[in-house]
Amino acid sequence: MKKELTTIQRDILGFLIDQIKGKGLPPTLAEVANHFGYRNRATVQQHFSAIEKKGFIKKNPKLSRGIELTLEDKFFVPKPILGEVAAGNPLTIYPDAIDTVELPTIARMPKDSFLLRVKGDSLKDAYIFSGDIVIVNPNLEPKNGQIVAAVLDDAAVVKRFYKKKNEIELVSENPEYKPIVIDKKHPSFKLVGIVVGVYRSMEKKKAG
Amino acid sequence: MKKELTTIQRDILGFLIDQIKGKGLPPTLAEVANHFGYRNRATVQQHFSAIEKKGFIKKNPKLSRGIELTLEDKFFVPKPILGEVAAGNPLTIYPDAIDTVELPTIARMPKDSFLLRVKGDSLKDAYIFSGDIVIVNPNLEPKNGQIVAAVLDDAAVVKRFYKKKNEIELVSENPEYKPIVIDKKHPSFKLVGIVVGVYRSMEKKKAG
DNA sequence: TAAATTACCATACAAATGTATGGTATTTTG
DNA sequence: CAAAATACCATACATTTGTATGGTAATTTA
Repeated sequence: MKKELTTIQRDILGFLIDQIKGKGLPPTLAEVANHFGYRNRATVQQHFSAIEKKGFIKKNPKLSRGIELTLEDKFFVPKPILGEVAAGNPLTIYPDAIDTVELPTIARMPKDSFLLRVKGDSLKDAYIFSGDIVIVNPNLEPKNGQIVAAVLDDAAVVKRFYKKKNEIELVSENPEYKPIVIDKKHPSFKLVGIVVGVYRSMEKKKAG
Repeated sequence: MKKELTTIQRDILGFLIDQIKGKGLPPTLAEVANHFGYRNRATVQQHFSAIEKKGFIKKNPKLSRGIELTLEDKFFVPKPILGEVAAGNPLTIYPDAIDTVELPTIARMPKDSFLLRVKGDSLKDAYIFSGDIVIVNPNLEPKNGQIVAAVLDDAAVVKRFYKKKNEIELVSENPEYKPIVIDKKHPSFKLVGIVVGVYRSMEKKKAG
């Protein structure tokens, strides 16, 4: 039922999507006109009308920036979960996101920070369970006893942090897993950040 | 050095977040004013200025709907905690907020939902522990087996919900606590809402 | 070939929007 | 206590914004 867009209409729709995804705000007619070098807004207005007629967008009359996408993936900028972590058996961090949480567009996090989904029960004595999302803040210095996320040999772990003389000890809550001791000069060890919070949605979505 | 928001400022920030989450669009001054019953936009304008001064938002001058959340940096939104709940020994709900928690923006807080701090271990088999914050959505109909918050004789409980013929059963996860059975006509029973999420801050703050 | 669509232009206008300024009353803070 | 902050009000104003209308030219479609 959807008619095809012309080249220009597709370009404009593309700009629309970029703006919504990037800025989180749909552009005004003037902003679009300015971007494409149009001398007036009416041109954009007519393009939007044409695009709407073809079913790709919806105009909310009289509403500033009231252009909605009729496409599927619009309003949520899905936030990538970078990997899954466990304390006992470190899991590989995947180069790309393995999943996403439904993160509203506003919840843009610092570029370095990220979310990890916990797998396994090795943190259960810290009341963190399989399926929980841990929030990692990379901008904090860890103190002894805090739960940190770290990358060790291309794998991620979440454990309690203890700084000693010449080594760092990462301890699981669960006594079944033995502490990991890292020499401070260990090349492939990198402290990622501190786990500042745990979030768990009760919405039905299998915990992995 | 973080300055705290006033109650009204927090409400306005909350509305802002709700709008962005829900509509995908920040509101205009007029829309905020209308929502809160203000007769003019200047009031909202001044509130936004105050909130900006405290670092929670950024105003993009002259830009319509140009209010950005600075929560990338803050990461957390202060939310009032309305009371404390336990499954075993119900605690009183306080008329006003007893505390606030800095809730991560990933934690989806539906409109009108509120927070309760859990006390006691009666929910530990549902992986909810003393000190955890539960997010309660009052706008959903409970289904059997879901964890709900309810008020019974001026006290609040958080338990699993089971609807039966002429009665409602509220069951603790912890078998030490016996189920509460309420006749449907029980006058002082009121279902408050469904627990849609759990959040726990790892920041040093005693868990109760 | 005639008609429709596309792709711009220009101008006009009411309403919406952000902003500025000044005022009053209450509450909080030093 | 005095000063500052808070929480509104009202009015005014320049822009911005969406919309409407009419026009020109090229291209596509029937």
